[in-house]
Amino acid sequence: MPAPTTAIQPTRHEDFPEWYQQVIAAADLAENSEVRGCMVIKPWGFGLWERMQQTLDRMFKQTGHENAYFPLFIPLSYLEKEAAHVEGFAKECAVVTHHRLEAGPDGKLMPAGELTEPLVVRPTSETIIGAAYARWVQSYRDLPILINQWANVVRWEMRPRLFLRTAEFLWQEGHTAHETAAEAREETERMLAVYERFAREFLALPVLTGEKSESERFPGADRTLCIEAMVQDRKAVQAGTSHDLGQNFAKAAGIKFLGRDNQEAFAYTTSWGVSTRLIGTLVMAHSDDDGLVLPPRIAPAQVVILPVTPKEDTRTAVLEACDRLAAELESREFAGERIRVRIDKRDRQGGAKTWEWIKKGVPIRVEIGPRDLASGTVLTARRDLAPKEKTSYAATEFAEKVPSILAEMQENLYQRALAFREAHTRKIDTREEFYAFFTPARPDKPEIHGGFAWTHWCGDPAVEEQIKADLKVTIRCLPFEHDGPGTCPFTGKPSPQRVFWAKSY
RNA sequence: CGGAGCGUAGCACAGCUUGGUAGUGCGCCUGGUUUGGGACCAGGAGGUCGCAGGUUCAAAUCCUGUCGCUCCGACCA
Repeated sequence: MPAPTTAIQPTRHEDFPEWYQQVIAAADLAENSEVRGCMVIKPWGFGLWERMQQTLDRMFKQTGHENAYFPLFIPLSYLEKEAAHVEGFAKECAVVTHHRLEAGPDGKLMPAGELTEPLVVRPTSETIIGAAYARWVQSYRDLPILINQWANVVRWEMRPRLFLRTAEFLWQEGHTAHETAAEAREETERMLAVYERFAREFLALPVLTGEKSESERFPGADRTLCIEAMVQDRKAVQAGTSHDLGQNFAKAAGIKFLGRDNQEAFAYTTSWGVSTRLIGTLVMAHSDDDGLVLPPRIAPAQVVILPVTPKEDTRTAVLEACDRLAAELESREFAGERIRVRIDKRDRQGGAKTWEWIKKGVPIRVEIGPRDLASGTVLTARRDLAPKEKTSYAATEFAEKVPSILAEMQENLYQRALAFREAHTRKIDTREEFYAFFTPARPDKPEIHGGFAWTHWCGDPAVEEQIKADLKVTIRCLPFEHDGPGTCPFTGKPSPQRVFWAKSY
């Protein structure tokens, strides 16, 4: 079989959705399971999630939050308490109705022992956490409550996609309760800023920050803030959300307290979350036609050392040199953390191992063989350069340089993603240009097209609805930063600000 | 829930039109030769052809039903 020109086929340009799935398979991140919509997250994929968890968890603690854990099952009646919330989630709930299995007449197991009240597998935990907070809060002195939980949730999605939309997914959900509306608002904005910083500094992802329009708002929220990323097919991914729930859930759950004025009042609550969808976003944003590309700060391993052991008599010496280099690197820091190193000692063909690590997206590869032992050098390669492009360093010099190489790669990835987004973001002021921007040249097999349109909008939901029906384009957010009022090109009415429109996942 | 396609070895697929011993490539195992640009040679293991019924001397192949998956829609903080 002739060696393919790229490790991943098809390429991004040939078939983006298929490329995405191939990258996940080639990088060994995850696979579909026997249960539709559910995925098995493999060690390399889970390693990414662990890195995200560790980092975000630290940031949550720094902003005053603690972790706790609430039940997987929610009494059906809880979900009914908030009207908009039911409507938003009712169509995608897994429901538990029985608690036992019995052998039927044909010997097959049948559900038995019907529950008096069906239980919903949490699609999100506002209601059950709200019920707990209602028990915990009596006085303004009990506030604020600042809690986060790391959990799995289930939403029975019609069309799942690995990481981006799965029936079960892992996430964190922060739930806070406050004395005043202003505090809740501040909390919502503070956590969105945490997400923005995490995306930028760790995932090398530039994200838009802003507010959702009413039609895209979280069911039951007064205000939904979001970060939105652009990925390489120019679509938008909602990468994180932060909701100001006002008093809606407090009233539904009965979170009330006696205030400083000796009056009973309802608390103001917020919720905010990011999920394993971030992994899908990361893949779609940075990877190339040779597989995954990982920003160093989130990579489970930042350097992989590949021993080259062609001859038995030098094998031990080579492996020892690899151990020494690993120890040397691990004693150094990049971005405030010890450098993460792996040595791949598996009994496999060298070229095959190299390509495996390219596909897994490890930032730096190092080969050490007998020739290096003789000359005191190492042969290195970077994931952001061509696979064959290799640089030889003196071993000691290399170890010193690794932190700056990683820093440079991290920055390059961010700048590349930012340049990509800017190249595909357009200020549009006419309906014609807007429609042309989002219409592919080949409707039968649409090429990668469009991007973010920065366009005025009068605020009428009917306009959103029409555009969604015509083009499958929605408002991604009303950005915090904008250039002031103007005219809506769809209605001719005044518009308070430009908003971002895009096709989305 | 509608439209299209697909279910054959761990993976990717051929074989089906015209019924007749279950195939190919990759991967896996063993031995040898190799190894800094995805190795090569030889031998080997691995299958209730999604499931159920029907036609037939004989079904992966034809017929009926059924289940599942993928893609496109509908749906989706």
